[in-house]
Amino acid sequence: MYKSPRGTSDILPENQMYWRILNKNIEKISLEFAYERIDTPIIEDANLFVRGIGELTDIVEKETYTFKDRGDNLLTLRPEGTAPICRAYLQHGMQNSTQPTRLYYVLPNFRYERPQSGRYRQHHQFGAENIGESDPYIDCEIIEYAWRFLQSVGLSMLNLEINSIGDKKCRPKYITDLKEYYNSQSNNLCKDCTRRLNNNTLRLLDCKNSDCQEIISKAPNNLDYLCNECKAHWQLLLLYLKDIKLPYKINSRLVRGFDYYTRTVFEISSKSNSSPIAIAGGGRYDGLIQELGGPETPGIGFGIGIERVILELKNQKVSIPKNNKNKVVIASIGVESRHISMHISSILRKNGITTIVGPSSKNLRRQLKYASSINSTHVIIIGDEEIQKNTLIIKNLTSGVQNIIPNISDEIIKILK
RNA sequence: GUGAGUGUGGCCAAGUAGGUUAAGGCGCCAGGUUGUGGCCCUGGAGAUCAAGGGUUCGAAUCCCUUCACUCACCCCA
Repeated sequence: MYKSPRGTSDILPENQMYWRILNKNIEKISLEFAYERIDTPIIEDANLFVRGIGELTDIVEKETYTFKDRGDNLLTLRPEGTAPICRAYLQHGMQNSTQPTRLYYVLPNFRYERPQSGRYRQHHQFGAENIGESDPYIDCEIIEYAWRFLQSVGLSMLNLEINSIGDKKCRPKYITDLKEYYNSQSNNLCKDCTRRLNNNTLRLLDCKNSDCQEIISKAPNNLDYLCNECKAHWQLLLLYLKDIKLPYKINSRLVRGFDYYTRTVFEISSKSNSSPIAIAGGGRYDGLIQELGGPETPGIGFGIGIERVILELKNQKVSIPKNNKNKVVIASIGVESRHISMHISSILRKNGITTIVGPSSKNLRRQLKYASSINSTHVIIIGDEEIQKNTLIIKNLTSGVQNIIPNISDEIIKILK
């Protein structure tokens, strides 16, 4: 039997309510923040991600789905949202419209990894990008935007961590010093850190190995290395966050996996014990547009993992409001009544009433059984007696009460609307 | 890529010092007389016990191989 490929899954009807409520709130909050929706293709030129994310990052090195199409073009299934948005920004000359540009998206991403809880080969992200403004009030806005969305769907116990990793002027010096420090500690490092030392130095600070914790605690702090501009940006951001009373935690060890990040980086996770994984992450990328061939342009954005939000909603047992609209089954007895059923069902649906014509193969009892097993609220019964008198029976399955009413559309609609 | 755990009908599962019809529950289908549901009763369909190979008179149960799923690491949403 065929199965969905590893790390992918079907979104079954019983889970669709989560997606519905998320989409609804994405639209609502995005409107409040005045961001406009954009959709980009699932495939992009493979090079976009090599240039954007960084050649030596794990994502590009071993997690992309890359293939040649029949025209020999090297394409990659989108592994993240920011680079494609920046590509679209440049392609459509958005720098020529009023700045900054505010865009949001809800799109699937693909990464070839081993699946586990909250990690899939196909996952969806709600993300937003603000391109063209370097002032930290936008950093604050982007963080608030992500935070507000997570709150709007009903999540609590959220935890915001922020950091500044400097820019291309001040970061290199920090990395050099950090490397130097770690080299002096090289015989006490775990094997992962030994590897990180050369190919992902900033990640050293994120090691969970208990033996490495003391080394980390004594490591140079990147916030001490910020140049004047970066420091001013950072401190102003903190003030803005205070203005809006958004609780944050400074984590000078917070780093991110993409090369394009500069200055502000942040993550939002849940304090609920079971899943410490990040639900949202993002940061500033002041060099990315230029890296992709555009003018020097600042930008900042976030990505929120839809599947992780849903996982956390279930985890926190957030109840999703149910659809409590009426749902009607029309039970017919005999051939002629079926024709009347078809007629009525069509009218009811045109009036916005959820209507199902009961299975004809079943007797009345079975049709009633059927109606209650699919949680319908009402049953309309039409048999010979009703046809003769031009009436029908309408039964409320919740109360069990039934009435005989004339077979007039307006009468039926009045009861069911 | 590395490590650990798990794989019995659509779902949850009993059964493992090998013994021959593989429990049970949910769900599904059908009945419980002629036109009334949710409860109850009865019956039915549905499993080559993840797959392949081996040991044995005999294997869901023992051995080997493969695959899948789950969790964790790396990394990330």
